[in-house]
Amino acid sequence: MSDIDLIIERLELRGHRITSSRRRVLDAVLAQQAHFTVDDLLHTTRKVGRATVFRTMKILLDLNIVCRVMMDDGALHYRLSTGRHHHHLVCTNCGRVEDFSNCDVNSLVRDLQSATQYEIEAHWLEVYGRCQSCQLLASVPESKSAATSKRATSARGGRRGNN
Amino acid sequence: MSDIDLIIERLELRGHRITSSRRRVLDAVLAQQAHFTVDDLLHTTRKVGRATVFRTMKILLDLNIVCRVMMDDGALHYRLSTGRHHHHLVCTNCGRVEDFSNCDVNSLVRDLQSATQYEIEAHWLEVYGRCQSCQLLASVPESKSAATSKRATSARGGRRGNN
DNA sequence: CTCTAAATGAGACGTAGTCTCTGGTCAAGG
DNA sequence: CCTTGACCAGAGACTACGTCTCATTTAGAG
Ligand SMILES: [Mn+2]
Ligand SMILES: [Mn+2]
Ligand SMILES: [Zn+2]
Ligand SMILES: [Zn+2]
Repeated sequence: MSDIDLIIERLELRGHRITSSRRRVLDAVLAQQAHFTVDDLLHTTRKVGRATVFRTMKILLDLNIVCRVMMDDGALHYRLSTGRHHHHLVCTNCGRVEDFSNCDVNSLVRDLQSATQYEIEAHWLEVYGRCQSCQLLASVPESKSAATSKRATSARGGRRGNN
Repeated sequence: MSDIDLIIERLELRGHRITSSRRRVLDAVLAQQAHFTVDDLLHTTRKVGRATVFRTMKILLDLNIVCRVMMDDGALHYRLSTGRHHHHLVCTNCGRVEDFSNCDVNSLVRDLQSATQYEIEAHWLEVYGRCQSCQLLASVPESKSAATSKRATSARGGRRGNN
């Protein structure tokens, strides 16, 4: 049973209908090898409405089939998910993304919980740095290579790392 | 020397001019007791252009005078910052925000660094939960109280806690 | 096959933020 | 005093990302 069939099964279980549009979006998602935006999907899936792609992505997000990565310029990209809880290590130069699961906030959560009396439900952690190949290319600004380095466009937000 | 004078001094040091618009934005920012949006500022500072408010906020962000909080609905709000590295604990019910600094990712960073060979530069961590008063009000959906619980508007994004 | 609830897609709308352009303020220098 | 030039303000167009509305289509249960 292929990936797509498994996902379709899960969609059906949730009572979602398997429409041709959804199938096309799903195909496009599974064809992505790195992270992507809804716009990327729209370019590859002709004939699917924008709203439908957004709606489908929301479902896939609920099912943990995709996750979202906050790029260092503030843009939110989608990415196929392992389904398990994890976080992202994002290269601020080329946009390459590494997952990691050895998330050790549990002790932090315990401390916070007793210090603030909050009932902690979730957390969001993204780490930023330079991947090995981008370090080697030192200051040479690798114009447009590696991973999914589309979007030279200036972009909004920006500035990761909080204070 | 008041807060505002200290900030103005820092702006001047960076070569920014102290204009009446900037002063008005600054006043509005300092008058906020919780987190706020640019739109909130626009409502309180009459006669300052939208672009100018955004431009001023960007400067304040660079100077670590304000920071941004990712609300659990995905909205980015501004908040007066301590200036030091810290993170946010956000109540998913009323929007109250607590800062915390006992951020113990350093060991995680070390592990990641050696495991992935990334040169880690920054991280972003937000924690979500229910504050004490919202726990007491159990399932009673406190319609519109506490902290800065404006914005009943549906909102984008949503879904904190990653996977 | 029939029927209906669910889904689609076009496009309007909302919000956050940037950009462009024109005009203003102000300080330095002649 | 006048010019110059850097910085800045504000209006409004524009972009990105996402939601909503509504008329139409379709999946899939019976
Ligand atoms: Mn974690
Ligand atoms: Mn930290
Ligand atoms: Zn890289
Ligand atoms: Zn609360």
